[in-house]
Amino acid sequence: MKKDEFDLQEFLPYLLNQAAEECSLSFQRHYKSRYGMLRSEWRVLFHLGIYGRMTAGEIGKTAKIHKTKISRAVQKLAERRFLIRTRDDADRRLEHLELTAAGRAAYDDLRAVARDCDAALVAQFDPQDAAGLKRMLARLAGRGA
Amino acid sequence: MKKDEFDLQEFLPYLLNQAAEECSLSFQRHYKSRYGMLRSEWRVLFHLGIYGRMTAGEIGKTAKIHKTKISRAVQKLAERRFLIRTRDDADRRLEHLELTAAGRAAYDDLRAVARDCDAALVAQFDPQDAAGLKRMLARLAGRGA
DNA sequence: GCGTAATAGTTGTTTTTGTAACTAACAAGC
DNA sequence: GCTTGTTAGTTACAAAAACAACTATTACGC
Repeated sequence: MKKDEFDLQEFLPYLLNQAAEECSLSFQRHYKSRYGMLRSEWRVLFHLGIYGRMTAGEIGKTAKIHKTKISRAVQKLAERRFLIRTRDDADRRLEHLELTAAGRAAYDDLRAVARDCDAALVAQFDPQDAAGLKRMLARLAGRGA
Repeated sequence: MKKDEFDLQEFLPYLLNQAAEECSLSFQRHYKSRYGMLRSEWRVLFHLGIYGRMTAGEIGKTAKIHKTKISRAVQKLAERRFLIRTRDDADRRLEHLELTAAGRAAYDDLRAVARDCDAALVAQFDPQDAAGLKRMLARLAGRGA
């Protein structure tokens, strides 16, 4: 295998994908095995856990998840009684979503796992480097300068 | 929207995914619109372009792509006459893959695009920071210390 | 008010992916 | 050489994602 011309390992989109995939694994194992959740499901759960009552649209905009994914994630979470949906009286198109006690328990549980995963990943670097990494990633993700 | 308890924006797997998705877009537009390719397809193309003759297994191991994805990517690339497959005489399970002239032309084209995309992304940071970012990503991806 | 456009969310259909089972070829033990 | 195990790659089926079309409701122009 000769090596030539272009270094894939230096191509940022590729690097990001490889790193993202690898780093997702540890957390994925937990939300998958404990709750049978999908990525979009834990994300919705976390948004409601963190921000409280939100509509599907708000979650979609914040998390950049497509509305069909949200719709199906909400459906599943509602079936499992992790959240309740209530129509807005003023604008009856809107549906407010809120975690139930069971939903909050799942969130609390997974939040702790997420903290551990993050800590384990970050521990590979100097605190300063890790902070820089996150800052740069946030910027690449399109948030903040 | 109150903010509380856990900062999703600081959760590395989440950040990585958001950044990866965002950064993939610019390149994706090109390989999708010009060649109708999928992610696994351009990756196989690039591996053959960079390393020359390889087997499906070698590509899979290097790029961490599952063998079924590779199998399908190779099939599509072969249909479009971007690569040719030849059986190994010594071990007839193995199939050597190699780009055709058309395949190399596509690779050359996309390689230039990739360079531009990478340059545009990297330009947001100090060269030193960018180098540090790539080093850390490579490590998170599981390559190198 | 009425017709048109926009928004929130859902549903249906098609692609793409993931998992597991499969074929074919080689390798090793005996 | 014949079973058993392993490896390369494909195929079949199930799960998930992407995309487009849809319903219901609100907003706007006039």
